[in-house]
Amino acid sequence: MAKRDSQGKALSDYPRPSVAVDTAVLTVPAGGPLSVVAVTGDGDLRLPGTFLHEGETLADAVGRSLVEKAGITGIHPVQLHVFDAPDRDDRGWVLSVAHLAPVRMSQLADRARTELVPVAELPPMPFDHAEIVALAVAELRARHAEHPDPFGLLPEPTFTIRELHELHEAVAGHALPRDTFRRLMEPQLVPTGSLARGTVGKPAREFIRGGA
Amino acid sequence: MAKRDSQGKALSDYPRPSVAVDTAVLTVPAGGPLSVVAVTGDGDLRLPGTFLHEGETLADAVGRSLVEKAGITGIHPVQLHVFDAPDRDDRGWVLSVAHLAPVRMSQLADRARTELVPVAELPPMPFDHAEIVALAVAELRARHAEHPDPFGLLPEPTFTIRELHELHEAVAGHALPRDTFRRLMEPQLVPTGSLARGTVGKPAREFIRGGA
DNA sequence: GAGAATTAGCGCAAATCTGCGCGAATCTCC
DNA sequence: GGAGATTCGCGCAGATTTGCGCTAATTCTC
Repeated sequence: MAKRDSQGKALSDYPRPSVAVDTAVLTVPAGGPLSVVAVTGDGDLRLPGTFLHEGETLADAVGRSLVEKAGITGIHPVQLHVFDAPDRDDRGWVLSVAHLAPVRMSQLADRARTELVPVAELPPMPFDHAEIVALAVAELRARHAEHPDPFGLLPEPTFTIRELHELHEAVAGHALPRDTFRRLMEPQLVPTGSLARGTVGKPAREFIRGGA
Repeated sequence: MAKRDSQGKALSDYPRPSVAVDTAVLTVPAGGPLSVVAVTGDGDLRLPGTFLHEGETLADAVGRSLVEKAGITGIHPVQLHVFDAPDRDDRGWVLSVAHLAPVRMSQLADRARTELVPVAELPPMPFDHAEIVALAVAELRARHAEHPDPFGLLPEPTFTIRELHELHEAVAGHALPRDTFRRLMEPQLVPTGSLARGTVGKPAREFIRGGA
């Protein structure tokens, strides 16, 4: 039995918006550019989304929408912004909570249902989806600015500085000075004691994340 | 007439949460510490808040709640985060969109209804209000890190580097090296051509915000 | 096996940033 | 008017960061 206010009304007696989630799923293909996962909607490419169900957190709804619409599992969404223009959706009063969900390529199990679009080459998208992508890219870049692989996007738990550097360059969308990068990141890494094998050139040390 | 889906249902036929706004109103009293505006609730100090009304944006709701509960006008809220735990409010299913609203002291017209609490001395607060304050403080500090007076908190449109420095130190909650600060901020300021008068010591140049 | 190509690690010099302290410019008091 | 206190602006030297290029260590090719 829901509590009632001074006028005998429960919360559900008042007008309330529907709450949707829309997610910019960002990934870095091996050797490729930072890309966003798009799904096909009404003849266009758009971000996966859904409505929040009773008893769910927003992250639960994001997870459900990604499993259902894109076959993506194991995500850890980050809230970006609430889009709240009262007239943004012609079906009625809808708020959309925009999210970022960074994923490894290996988490994209069902590639037939999704399209990988480089964020630098975004096609027209409905609603405020282009803006959501921009917010997501900015957030991903901000988090990569100071810390090594903050979302665990590298394919393996151990990696070389070069591999880390390449990931961060793909995220940034431009070259990063290698020495400055190494000096910033290395103190935040733990050497495994092993060297990379089978690569051309001097074998590089391997690391995992962690450290001072 | 609201649009209907494949099952003949309108959006309002589905369960929907109530959406609330809670606001950390932050200000810097002259010569004082960074402080948050609290209002009296059920025998405690809490942040001002309200429910989103139909046809409103979240910022509209923030503005309404601050006028009604704290007599504060002219605010420009910044969204921080959506608190979405399904059981966070015993009245029913409520999402709360937390906001930051920086204000000048002069905007606090009705001081009888509000309490100014230094953010470093926060009392126990209900719900997630302490966390909202922490998020707001972090956001305010992040925005002050690189740009001069980003929210226009200084009492006057023209100011000296010293005045700006003092504001930024109050926001940061600790001393900031004066030369590094001046070298970072000054290129972002436009000199008015005037010097401060009536102060002890060499008269300082006055500036407004703007510039490369 | 030898040589070429490629890459990693890092010391060093150049570039940039930071803090200090000095002279300049005011206000206050005697 | 002068002395003392205070503050501002900034040049300079010390501290820190950055980029270069060298040697070391591998793979690839003939």
